[in-house]
This record gives sequence, structure tokens and C-alpha cells, in this order.
Amino acid sequence: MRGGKPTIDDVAALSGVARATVSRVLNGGPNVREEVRQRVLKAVDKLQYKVNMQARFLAGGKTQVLGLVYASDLDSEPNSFYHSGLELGALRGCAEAGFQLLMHTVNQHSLGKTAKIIELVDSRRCDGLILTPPFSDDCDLLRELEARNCPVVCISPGLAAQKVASGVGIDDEVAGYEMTRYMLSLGHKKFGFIKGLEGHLSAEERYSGFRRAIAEAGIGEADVTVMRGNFTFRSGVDLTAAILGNGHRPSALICANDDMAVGALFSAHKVGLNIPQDLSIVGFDDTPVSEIIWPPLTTVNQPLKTIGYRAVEMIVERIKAGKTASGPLPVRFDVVPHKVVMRESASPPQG
Amino acid sequence: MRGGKPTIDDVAALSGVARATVSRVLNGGPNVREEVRQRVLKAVDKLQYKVNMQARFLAGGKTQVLGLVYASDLDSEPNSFYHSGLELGALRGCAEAGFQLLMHTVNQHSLGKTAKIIELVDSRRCDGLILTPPFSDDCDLLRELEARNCPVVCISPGLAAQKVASGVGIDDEVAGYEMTRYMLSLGHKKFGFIKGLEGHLSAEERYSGFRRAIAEAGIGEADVTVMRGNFTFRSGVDLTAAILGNGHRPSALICANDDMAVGALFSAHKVGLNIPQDLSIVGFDDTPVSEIIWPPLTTVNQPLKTIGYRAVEMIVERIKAGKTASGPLPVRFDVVPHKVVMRESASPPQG
DNA sequence: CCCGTCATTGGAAGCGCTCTCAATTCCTGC
DNA sequence: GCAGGAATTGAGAGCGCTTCCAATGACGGG
Repeated sequence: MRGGKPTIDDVAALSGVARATVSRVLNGGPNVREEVRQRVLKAVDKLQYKVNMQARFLAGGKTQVLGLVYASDLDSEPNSFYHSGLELGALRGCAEAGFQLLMHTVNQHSLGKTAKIIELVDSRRCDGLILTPPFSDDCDLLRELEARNCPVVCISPGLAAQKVASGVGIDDEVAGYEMTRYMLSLGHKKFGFIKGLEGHLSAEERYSGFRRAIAEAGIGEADVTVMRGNFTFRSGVDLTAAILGNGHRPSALICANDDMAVGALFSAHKVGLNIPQDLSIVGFDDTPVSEIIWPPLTTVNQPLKTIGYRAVEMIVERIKAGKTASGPLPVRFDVVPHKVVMRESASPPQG
Repeated sequence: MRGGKPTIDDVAALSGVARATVSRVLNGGPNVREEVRQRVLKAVDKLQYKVNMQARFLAGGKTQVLGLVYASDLDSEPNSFYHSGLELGALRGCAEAGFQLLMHTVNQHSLGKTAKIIELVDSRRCDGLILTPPFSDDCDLLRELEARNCPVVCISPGLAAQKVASGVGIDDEVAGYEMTRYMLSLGHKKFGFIKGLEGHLSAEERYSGFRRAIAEAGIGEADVTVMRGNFTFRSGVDLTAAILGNGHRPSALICANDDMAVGALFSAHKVGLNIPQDLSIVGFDDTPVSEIIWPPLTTVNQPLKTIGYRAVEMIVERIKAGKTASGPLPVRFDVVPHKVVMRESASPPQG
């Protein structure tokens, strides 16, 4: 033991068996006499022996670590609510599966963004990766990872990425469609839509759903105003101001996420509009603010924790498969249920 | 190379040197002829060789991984803004220091909460730990960790913990004091204070600062109402309702965090109060909502990202010291600057 | 009572890298 | 041209654990 922490050999020595036997006991292997097992366990306890994962994994060629990658740069702060939700769910999943979660952020505008992620797996730091938007839409990255045989699960990937790697998420197109249908059902006929950052395909899907519903309802191009924001409160404020200043004012404004919707609310308040009487405003995500703000925001709830949890389940599944079976698991996309949450920021249009 | 990934031996073979030499080149060791270095580098490049961290760390006895621990249970959702801020800062620090960040949540009410954290270091999963409240106040845990010689840095520890382990944070007592002084300067004479969860000593410090300012101002016990919340919006709502229903209404309400302040705002609005004319409400933390809410919340900003970043710096420092020097580094507490952010939820009392 | 089986157990070869220490080579200065 | 010392380089011993394979022992059938 040489003063340091006890090793498996110390346990073996103390219990009078071979190292291999201790290993068997530790890993619940078969073919160990009960009496021997007890003897080993007693030694483990007496020595306060703890497996050195570092060594176990070197020998076993794994790490029991999953990487969760998300984007962060100085201009667009990551949405903390969104990421915390996913993280919490993932953490729960990891705890159950006996994995650890390694966080990794990369500036999506940096040149070596892909390299940094790839290195994580090349240097054997983790057994699998969970990618969040917009990385979950980076097909090149996905393919590189696949070439390295690295299990990957994407959070809310767009259609293209869904063909390349497995993913989890809500059906954004349907969510956008349903939300729009709801607004339509309230009697709205003139719409505004604030899109999110380009490249976030899942947010773009919400827009597709919106278009589908609009088209079905026979609403003409002249009655819809579309703008592109960047998911921030600020952009919601600015774009809404632009939309409202524009004369041909919509009666319903749909935003691709809550932050922008809250910005819209802010802007509308500022010009003296009553919400929802004068303008219905709705968002996406159901972040905590949407409940706190006045009026409470009608929005779409997506079960972030469930998504994070499911992502871990899926990836663990793939990791196991990778080591058991021969052929790689087929790519799949798991849809988790979303829900339109009706609060008070949307109502039938006045007059 | 046997089909798998190239190893250091493959590089050694290809470049015609010994394994040790390749290692030296890889680690920037001295005493390698330039010509040899180039040869090795070329082989590395040609083979697309990547160090297997797993192996490097087993040999070196380190992991280059830092653990960030935070509490989470089902009843009290962790404050995503708070944790994301710290995490982001820590992540940035890790990236610069060449470390990875392992996240770990533990239910603070579970029995084995300490064991789970200890195991993280016992099983050699990380080289150091960053503890957030309330774990940063768990002196028993801190001592156990110290016994294991595990570098630890606490985020916003209370006075007791500051003596046991190093930490970073703002000076909460002074922050509470300053905020109260500010309210006093506005002319308030009757106060309400909503405390946070018991055991979160740093939040308790804010209260101490409040008491100090109140005492200095010669305000009597009869003019302050104190309640204990649990940091949630809900508790802010409920406790404020209680305070307002109580007759002897304060003109200023100070909450130990923003969520509760927002709840207070909500409750006050509900009973028809004008904020800040009828009641000034202030919080702590400067979360994003505080800017979005109406009226914008006067609060105390603490630089979370800086704190997270600094925590990593400190821990890396300790890790290096642990391996170089003999004596352990002295315990220290780094104070980062906070700032009272004056917005519109506080004003001189009416009448 | 002997031999094939099967449950147990031990031995030893790695996993891929770091690091100590000895061997070798290269320069100096005289 | 050669000794002494510094600069390089190579060999090999781990780091602590998993796992393949051979060895041992017990048992039941012939």
C-alpha cells in the first residue's frame, strides 16, 4: 500500500486471493464461492478500498463519461433556462446509468469549433456526446463523429441531421402548427412572426408549422409579417417596435421563443397597447418568466428535463450496443410530447 | 497499431525513436534535438496520433478534471440562472487551464449526499471540487475532503466554512448593508425582509448586513418584519401577501433573492399596490428577469461568471501547489465586487 | 476407482503513457 | 587528441485494473 491509497492488490493480499478474484467480486462476476466473496468484501471494507476508475477505464477502454456540448459566445449568452433544464435531465439520467457528465461549451463562431469537440472524443475523454442546437444540426460534425464511431445523440435536430444521427426533441413543426391553429381559433387573421437565429433548424420548424396552418386557413401573404430575431429579449423589443410601427399591424404576434415574446410584450406596453386586447403575443419554451410576467405568456412547453434524460438513455443504449452487437444501431428520432400552455397573453382580437 | 487507434509506440516506431522521446516531445520536455522533434511531430501528424488522456492520467495520477457540485431536488429546483452563470465562468476557466468540467448534482436532503460527493474524489474522477451553496457551507464535508487531500473551492461560503476551505464570492454582509443603506437613504423607516432557505449562510449574511444598517439607523424592532422564504417565486408571493395583510405595512421590502422579490411584486400588484410608490421592493442577484419585469427591479448584482472563473483559477492553483510544494496552500477567501443596481422598483416612500 | 466436466481460482499479459536512470553522444578546454 | 561534463536518447518499471487462459479441485457416471 506504500502509504498511498489501497489498490486491488492490497485487497487481494489481505484476503488471500488473487487479484483476478477480487476483480470478479468487485464486478459481480460469476463463479466466486460465497465464502471467498465475503472474505474479499470484508477486506475491501477494512481497507476502505475504492476502485480507481482511471485505471479501470484504461484497462476497459471506456470512461463512463458523457459529454454535453453547448454553444456559448459573448454576444449571445446561452439560454440558461434551456440548458439547465437539459442538463438537469441529463444529470439525472447519468446518475441512474452510472455515468458522469462532462460539460463543454464552444464558441459557435470560432474556427476550430468542430475540432474542439472532436478532440474530446479523440483524446478519449468521453464515451459519447450529446449535442445541443446549433451543433445538433451540424451534419459535417455529425459525420466526423460517426467516422470515429462515437455514439451521439442530438437535441432537437433539424430534418437533415435527423437522418445522420439519433436525436430527441418535440415535434417543432407540429408545435408551431398547433400554436398557430390556436391563434386562428381565437379568430386572428393578421399575423406577425419573429423567427430565431438562422441555423437553429428546430426553431425554423416552428415557423414551417406556422406557415402550414396559415396556408390551410387561407390567409394571404399580405396578412403576415415575418422578421428574424436572435432569440434575445432585446431583439424581441426591437423587432416588435418595427412591426408595430409599420402601420399594417397584426393582431397576433408569434415569437420563436419566450425571451423574444417577453421583449415583444415590453415593446407593446411601451407604445401603450393593452395585451392581449390590442395584440396577442405568444412564445415558445415556457420558461419561468412566462409565468411571472404580466400578462402571463401563452407559450409552448417542451419537457426539457425529459429530453435531457432521454438523450442520456439513448446514448447509453448506443454505447452498450456498440460493444455488444455487431452492426451499429439504426438512427432514430424520439419525439417527446409538447403542450400549448394557454395563459393570458393571447385572446380573441378586439373589434 | 492493430487496427485500433495509433499509440505512442506506433509514433515511436515510425519516427525511429524510443517511446520516452516521443513522450518528451509531446509534453514539451527539454533536451530533444530539434531534428528529432520534427521527425516525431511528423510521425504524429502522419498517424493522426492523439494522446489517450485516459492512459496519460493513469500514469500521471491526475485527471485534469474538476467537479462542480450543486444541489437539486424535486421541490426546490436549482436556480438555473445562478448555476448557469457559475458554470459558464467555470467552463471558461477550465478551457484556459486545460481542464474539463464534470457536473454533479446531489439531492441535499438525501442521506448519502456527502458520500456521493466523496466518492467522486475517492474513485479518482476529478482532481478538485467546486462546491456551491449549500454544500459550500457543509464543514463536515469540507473536512472529509481535506482529509483526502482534495483541493476544494467553495462558492459563497459562510463565515464558518471560510475557515475550513478556500472560497470565492461577494461580501454578502456588505451587500446587504449597502442595499439597506440605500433604502434608508431614500427615506424608508419601516422594513420587511424575506430571508432565504436556512443553511444558505451567504444569504443569511445579507440579512446580517441588513440588521447592521437597521441598527445603525436606530430603527426599532417594531418597524421590521422578517419572514423566511425558500428562494422561490411562490414563497415570495405567499410571504408578501402575509406581510401586507398584517396591517403594520412596511414601506420597503427587501428580499434575499430576485425570485422572491418578483413574487413580492406579483403579490403587491395583486392587492392593487403601486410599485414603487406604495411599496419599494428590492432583490438580490440581478437575474435576467429583474430587468424584464415591470417595474425593473432594484437589486444587487454579483458577477457569477467571474466567480465561477475565479473558482477554477483558485483550484488549479491549489492543484499545482499540491504537487509542487510541500505544505498545503493556506485557506483564503477571495472577494469579488458586487454592485447595487438601481432600477425602478425602489423609490422614496410616499407620504 | 478412473476420467471427463464444470465451477473456481490464479497467473500473467496487456491498456497507453510517464518518468527515473543508465547509456550514449556531443562538445568543450587543455 | 583526450578527459570531463552536459545534452540526448533509450530501456524498462510502473500506474491499477480487466480479462484471457491455464491450473486446480470437486463431482458424477461408467
